Amino acid sequence: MRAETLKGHLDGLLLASLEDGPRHGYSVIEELRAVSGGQLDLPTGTVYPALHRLETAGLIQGRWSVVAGRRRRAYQLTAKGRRALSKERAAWTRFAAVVGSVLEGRQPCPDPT
Amino acid sequence: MRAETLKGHLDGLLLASLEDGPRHGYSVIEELRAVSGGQLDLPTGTVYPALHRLETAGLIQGRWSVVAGRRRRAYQLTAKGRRALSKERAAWTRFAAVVGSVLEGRQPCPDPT
DNA sequence: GACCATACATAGCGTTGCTACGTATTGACG
DNA sequence: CGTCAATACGTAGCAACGCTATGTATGGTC
Repeated sequence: MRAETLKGHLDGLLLASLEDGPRHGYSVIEELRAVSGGQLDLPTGTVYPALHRLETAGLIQGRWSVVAGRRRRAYQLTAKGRRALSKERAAWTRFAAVVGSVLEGRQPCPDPT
Repeated sequence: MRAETLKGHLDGLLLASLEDGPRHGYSVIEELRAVSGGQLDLPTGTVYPALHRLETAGLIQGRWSVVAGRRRRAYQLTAKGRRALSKERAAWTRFAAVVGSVLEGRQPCPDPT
């Protein structure tokens, strides 16, 4: 997966990975790698600053803990974060349809709405 | 369409709009607006520099002409540009599948490969 | 003791697209 | 004839974003 491809869509991925419950940064990376079949292997230098950004923006909330002698910061979606995720999803659907229609000459997946 | 959403995918769109024959910048903008149903309305400050970039990279080649008293620069895909477009398409398919699977919990469009 | 996996963090950089502006011609409208 | 919209090109400067490289520290394994 080329680097810059992700631009503008990272936040959505991070929020989505937190949807089913709190996770810490390292775990988010592993989760995304797993669900993408290894195609998405985000560097820590991408994820940690992004999580800080999302927290500052009030979309997630972090809490320190210590597990097996290692400190962790587990993040949880806020109500605002959930709304943002839902917007990201909608934006992605539109975006994918538009780019798909240009690149592939068709609607990638007909939008049921 | 939010601004930054496009990052990293603009080149593919521009190359695709030149696939069916030469076009000048203004015409590329109109074409993309048309095929996207008005959702994609690229500012000239985005398109012209991008076309220059693509030309410098050898993916397209421009030629000046004058039509109805107005100067135009019509761009045409080079062989290298065609190869790049095909790579962009493949990259898009992979990318859309990955993001789709994370955001929507499924493969948006199963990849036939 | 060395090394890898786990877990966090930041500085600095390059790319990218946008905003805002500027130039020039043609044609329509009053 | 003056004004304005559409056509058509261009650039400077900016802000956002994600990556690379690097650093710290612990626990488990060999």
